[in-house]
Amino acid sequence: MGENNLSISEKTCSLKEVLDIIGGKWSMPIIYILSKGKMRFKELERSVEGINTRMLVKELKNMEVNGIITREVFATVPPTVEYTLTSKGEKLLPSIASLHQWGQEFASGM
Amino acid sequence: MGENNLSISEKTCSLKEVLDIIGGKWSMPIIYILSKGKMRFKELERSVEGINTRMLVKELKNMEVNGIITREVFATVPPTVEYTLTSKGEKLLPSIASLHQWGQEFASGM
DNA sequence: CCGAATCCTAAGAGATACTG
DNA sequence: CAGTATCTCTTAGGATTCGG
Repeated sequence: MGENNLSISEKTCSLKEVLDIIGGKWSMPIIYILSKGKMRFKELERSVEGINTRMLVKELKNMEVNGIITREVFATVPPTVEYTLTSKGEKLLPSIASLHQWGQEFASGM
Repeated sequence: MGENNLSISEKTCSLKEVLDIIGGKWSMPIIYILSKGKMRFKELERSVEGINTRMLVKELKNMEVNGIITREVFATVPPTVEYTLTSKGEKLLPSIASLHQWGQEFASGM
């Protein structure tokens, strides 16, 4: 308890519930970066600026549970784990890109 | 100190910075509701399900500082204060609606 | 390399009473 | 009505260590 990630699997999913899933500090940045394609854990850790191991693990797990990403393990030495956006996850990209875009306009005075 | 809201006014605005502004628990829900038009404080408090006075005040202040909403005071008795989305705020609506939409698909099995 | 396990605290969030 | 002012309390998030 205390550190559990919640998965919402049924019923309607309001905006608030969507935000419960991907409204955290790191979900959207991660999704955004994963839009460029499959990535390994360490790559992600380097790409998502400012994140630390714990947070990355947590968010990835959360997103996997919620069907936003896929986790593939390869029995190599050293181990390889790749994360990919599911089609459900990809469907979030327009929203996120749009938010990012808004940030750009925002910056340029407006 | 400790309860200050930050305003990002210049330079580029990354996704992460956008989320610093509207990534909180209540911002997007409030914006979403304000999309229906001008609203008074009490109306908002009733409309944004689950929010309380303190949070609403905080978020509204934040959004005003960041140019997302406008606050208009009328010297009536009892006092009237109306909140409206600015055009900058309105530009967030597609993203938010899109997230909401995603939640709907998400709910229906996908 | 991947990630689990700890430990810790700053901030977010909630409830409620009160004032102009 | 539209907020302040307090007082708690939870938890998201951060730093770091350790193990397969």
